[in-house]
Amino acid sequence: MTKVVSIVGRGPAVRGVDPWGISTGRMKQLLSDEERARLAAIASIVRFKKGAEIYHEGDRANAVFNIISGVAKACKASPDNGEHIMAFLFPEDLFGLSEEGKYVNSVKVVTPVTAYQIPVSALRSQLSMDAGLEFGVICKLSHELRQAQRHAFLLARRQALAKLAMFFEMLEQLQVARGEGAAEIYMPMNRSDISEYVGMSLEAVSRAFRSLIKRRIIETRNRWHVKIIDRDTFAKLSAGISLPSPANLRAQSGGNQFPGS
Amino acid sequence: MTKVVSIVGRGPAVRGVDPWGISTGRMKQLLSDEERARLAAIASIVRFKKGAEIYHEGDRANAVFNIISGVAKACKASPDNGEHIMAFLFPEDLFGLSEEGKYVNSVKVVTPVTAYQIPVSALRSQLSMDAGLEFGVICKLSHELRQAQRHAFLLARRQALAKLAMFFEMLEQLQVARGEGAAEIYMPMNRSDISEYVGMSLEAVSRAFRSLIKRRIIETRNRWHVKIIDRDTFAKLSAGISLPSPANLRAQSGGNQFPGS
DNA sequence: CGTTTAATTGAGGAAAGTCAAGTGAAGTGG
DNA sequence: CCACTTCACTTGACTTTCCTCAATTAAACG
Repeated sequence: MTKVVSIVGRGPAVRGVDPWGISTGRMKQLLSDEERARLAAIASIVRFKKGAEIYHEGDRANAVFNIISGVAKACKASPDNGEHIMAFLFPEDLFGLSEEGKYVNSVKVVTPVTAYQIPVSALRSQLSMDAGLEFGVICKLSHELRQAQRHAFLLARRQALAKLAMFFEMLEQLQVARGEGAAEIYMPMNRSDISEYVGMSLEAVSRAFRSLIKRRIIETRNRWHVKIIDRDTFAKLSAGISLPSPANLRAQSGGNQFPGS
Repeated sequence: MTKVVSIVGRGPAVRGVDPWGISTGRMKQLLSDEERARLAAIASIVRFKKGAEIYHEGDRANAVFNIISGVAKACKASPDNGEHIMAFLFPEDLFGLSEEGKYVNSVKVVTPVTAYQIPVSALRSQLSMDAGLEFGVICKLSHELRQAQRHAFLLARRQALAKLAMFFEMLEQLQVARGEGAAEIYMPMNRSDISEYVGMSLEAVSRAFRSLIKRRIIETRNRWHVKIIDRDTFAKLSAGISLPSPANLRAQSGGNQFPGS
């Protein structure tokens, strides 16, 4: 696969969909080769190792970043539950938006990250000269807005299983959109990160995982890889239909639901 | 006050902040008079009465809207809890983004709405010709993205009182940003709408309201107007510090907390 | 191979959800 | 203008779910 190489070679890449287009469902590269080259000229490549903090909430926002490889998380300190994760950031994602010149959240590394760092001043002048670039940013922002709304929708769910199912669904969609195939869902983040993203306790996440496994809805190859093996039930779950209580679980594969009868 | 009149007269208005600017905290008009006039030329004015549905999730997205007056809500059907409200839409807000040519949510009227209706095709050609307009859209989208993230943050809260406090805070900030003053918070939506926005049951919202009133943190002039009378405690709440249990409530104003001693 | 970190499991309690009834306010028609 | 209907909100009793705390097991790392 030469995918990553080609991304690195050509300059910043931003994937998304035209919010007004009638198009394909598949996300596509929003910047032309020329635009990417121009951005590359004003960008530098930076590397962050696992656990590093790329920037902190409230820092002066001097640059925006475009991930080449690796995964990061955008988070905000929460008095309630330690830390709230607003989004996971994958290759070709953009981050570093600010409010009044200050970053609105912290970004921390989940998996070693390589990224383009683009100074805002240079980006701004580039933007004002290139309508296509501006349009690319519009598409990307719409996409992130919808993503944030989906996240809010997830958080409004009351059932742990439904939350987790929807979380998998989101990861899977992003993965497919990145063109990485959907046979298995890759989860670079740990249970704690997941719990902070879905708004439950770490223990509740663990129990929900186990419950899904016991019900044979998902399978885990290892900590970082899940596979959905019962699409139907999974779909019901993420659509909000609550499953029968765990009491019936032993009678699982077609067995008598009333063992006493 | 000639505010509303001036908005109506000049064409579509979009308020927000430059996501990279160092600016003032106050939102400002993002479009020039000229841009507004050009948009007005391609827009028509539409009116919707209370309870109407402006468009439905999944409809072909032929137009975007810009509210002149009134309040609407963007919502999505949720199997879990009837309906999920993603955002309340106020004057100068923009709505009608789509995915693959279809609206991603429904928009319903809360308070009679007057709005500009702008055909997407015309908007697109306008956008490609006007970098300033594109930049305005970028600013607005960033603003909405942050708003959606705040909403997600709210939904991740576990305590009903904290959720409600944060809800008031968001309403208040928007109100101030619109230049309407903050003496009292105006809530055009009913308790049910609030419950669907903050992700709790209607009853829980009602109880939280009562609790805040009993604790003398807020006062309600009527159904639609709240006033925060204990800013300190309110701030603690929305910062996530949980309040003493209601048992101590009678001993409220400096009384002995241990009546038995 | 031991140490550290991450994940799981259990028991008990608190918070919010649900169901059902009651109160109050707004709007309608006589 | 007032009785009446309706809708919105409130309150209570009970149940469910998840959170908290604490202990245990499993996996990564040097």
